[in-house]
Amino acid sequence: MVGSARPTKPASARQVLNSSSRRVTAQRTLLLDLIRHSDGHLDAEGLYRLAKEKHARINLSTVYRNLQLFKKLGLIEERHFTEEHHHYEAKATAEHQHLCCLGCGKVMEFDFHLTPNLKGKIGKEYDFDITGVEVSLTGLCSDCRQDEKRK
Amino acid sequence: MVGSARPTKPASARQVLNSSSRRVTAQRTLLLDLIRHSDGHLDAEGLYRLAKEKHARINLSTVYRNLQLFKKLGLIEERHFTEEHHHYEAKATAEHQHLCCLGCGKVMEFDFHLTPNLKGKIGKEYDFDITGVEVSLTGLCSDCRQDEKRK
DNA sequence: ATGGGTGCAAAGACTTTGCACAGTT
DNA sequence: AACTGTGCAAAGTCTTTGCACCCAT
Repeated sequence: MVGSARPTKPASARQVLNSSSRRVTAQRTLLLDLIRHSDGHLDAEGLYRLAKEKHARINLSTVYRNLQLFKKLGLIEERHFTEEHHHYEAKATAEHQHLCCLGCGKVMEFDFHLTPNLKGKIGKEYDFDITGVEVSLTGLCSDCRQDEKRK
Repeated sequence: MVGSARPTKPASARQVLNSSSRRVTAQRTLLLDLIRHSDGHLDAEGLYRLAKEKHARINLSTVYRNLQLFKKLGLIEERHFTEEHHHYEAKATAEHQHLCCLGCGKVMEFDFHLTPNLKGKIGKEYDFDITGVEVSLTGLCSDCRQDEKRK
């Protein structure tokens, strides 16, 4: 697992669901599709709103239930910013690194090659099978720094 | 309420509170003290329970209100693991790096010198004043891997 | 004494759960 | 036909807020 460079094309939702003897419902394929085509910063409510456009009768609890299921099946990942609620994104090919402004709450992704051996080294040292890497930097963006001064 | 004599060195807390013209109350010094002497993985409820041992009439909302205040004043940091609620720890001199097992939920700290220039580089590139660095690795510890196999 | 802080209770936001029916296998 | 998944509503958990009294300044 540590050695595999990058996962091949993500398994189809149908495959994963089938292989765990889950039923393939319209709601599940829709939700997975939305998550995969999103920018990765979607929360439960946002996903629900999008889903309703395509499937008016879908229920929020269905969204939550399936988010949990997808997470358990490894189809998506849950992200925790400095905010209130969780965000979800399709399991990605690379780890994600976020930069979050404490002033205005905007979240950006940045890229920094810090983990060539982080995973391997730490995994080995602590005997962990590391599946997720989350790097969050928090601070103030330039706009918000201006605002601070103005006060 | 809580003694007027405080042998510890909350001087800086007192200073920070004073310098932002906040009042130094028994609740605040107690809470800050508890956070500082905790292992850093304390949540609001846990802090409340501890606080009640020393100050029976303290209220949960006071805990939440002050947690927010301390965060705003930069006295503590909020951490987000893969769990439900937030954890708090006294602002440290170095950034923290957590390793969290998705199986049993245990959280360990590890040390890896990855950020000598991460802060500087990213901060410069995005014009951010970076105040917090959070690195979370998630995965399965060896115990939980055993359990997985057994299923 | 004055105005911010606290306790209390109630509301709010986000998430989970019980149940009967619908839809997949 | 069997049984999982869904919609709905109600409950649960974590957190915030309004208000009257208290207390640090």
